[in-house]
Amino acid sequence: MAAMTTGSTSRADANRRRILDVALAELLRDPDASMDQIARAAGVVRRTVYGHFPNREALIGTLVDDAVQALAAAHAAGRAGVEDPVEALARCVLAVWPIADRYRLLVALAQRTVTMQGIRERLTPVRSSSVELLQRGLDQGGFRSALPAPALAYVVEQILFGLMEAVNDGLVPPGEAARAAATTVLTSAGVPASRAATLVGRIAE
Amino acid sequence: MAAMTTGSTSRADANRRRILDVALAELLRDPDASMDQIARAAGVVRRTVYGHFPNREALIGTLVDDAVQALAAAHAAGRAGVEDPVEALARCVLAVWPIADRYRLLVALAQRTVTMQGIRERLTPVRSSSVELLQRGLDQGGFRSALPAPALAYVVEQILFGLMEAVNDGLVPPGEAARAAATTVLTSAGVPASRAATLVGRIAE
DNA sequence: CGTACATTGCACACGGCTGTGCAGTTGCAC
DNA sequence: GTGCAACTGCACAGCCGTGTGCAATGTACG
Repeated sequence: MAAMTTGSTSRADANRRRILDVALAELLRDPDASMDQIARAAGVVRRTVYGHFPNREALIGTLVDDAVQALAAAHAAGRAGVEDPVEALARCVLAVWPIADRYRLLVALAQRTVTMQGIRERLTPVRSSSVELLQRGLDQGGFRSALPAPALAYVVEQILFGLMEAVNDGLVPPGEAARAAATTVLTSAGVPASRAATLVGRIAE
Repeated sequence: MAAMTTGSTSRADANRRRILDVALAELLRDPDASMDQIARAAGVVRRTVYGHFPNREALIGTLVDDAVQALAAAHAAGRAGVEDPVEALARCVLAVWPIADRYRLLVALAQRTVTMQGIRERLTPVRSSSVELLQRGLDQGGFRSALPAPALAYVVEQILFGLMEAVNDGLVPPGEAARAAATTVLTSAGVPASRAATLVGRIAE
């Protein structure tokens, strides 16, 4: 064991990657999954995991950093160069959807692990960006809601979680999920259902 | 200790009630709260809790049964004698909102505790009632959505969670929360925002 | 006051998870 | 094939949570 730090051996890299992938899936199922569960699911012994990550927190930390980065990138890409808040929100949802599992992991972990309250603050840039988008839409009349923009942002977030669960349970075909999510989010923000459907249909080529 | 089962002593009853109330709040904060956390929060020693409930599962089971009963009652009361699906959904949300914390507890526990998968099945009557309501609304045109009724039910559920969190974080005044929740739910089900607002305003006295 | 019961404050055994150490084995690479 | 790094298997200590037993203390009620 000892020195696994050289970082050019193919086997070690592949294992590390696989451990991270499996850990994401496993922690998604159960945010309190033990190191042993993760290790076995990755086809590896617990001791090996400790060869790649000094402790549980480090493993989760890596996962969190990757997720935050991927999420922020997708969200920013969705907004890029779009001035209309309605279309921007639709594009954001479509862009974020493919990596939504990572978002879900972040929130699940942020609720459980006390040490990880840093997640929320690392996530605030993305969230305040959403709030700003919603606020602009409310101001210029594209959106309509009984809620202030920050509360509406919570609702939008939860809608995505609800749809992830629906897809998980086979209630929505995975292929349609992204478009349905975008349409539903727009609708809940007060965009007329027909307009939301045509707009999303147009964007998603 | 031994016989605390006679059940007519005022002190014992008061303690039992307090333990249940505190346990609800504590498990809401952390679904994995230990017996010691619950006991101390109730101003009691751990050993005393085991005098009222044989084990952790029994305590949670009592909480679950009460919550299911309260929730089903509120939901049924909201639908009672209302034939229009849109108005019925609005009334359901308004009726369920005051006891929403119990609903939240159920779902939080159902996700964590493996032994408690019975929660989901004990909850299905309420859920299928919601689905039926949404389906009728979609059929007769009161609702409009990109989603099938079962998936829309998930979304409605999650919207309520999102708003509970928003209230918790001070983003929505508690007094307005119920009306805002009902309005938002109707909106996300495709009811035009203006119609949703006036309908909810009319129902809430 | 005295009785009956609730509550407390220890004690313990048991099990699970974490993080670490060390000897042995496997597999990739040169 | 030889060697080095990664992987394995086991053993260990420590911590935390559960559930139980028992003696002592508190408290209501006749």
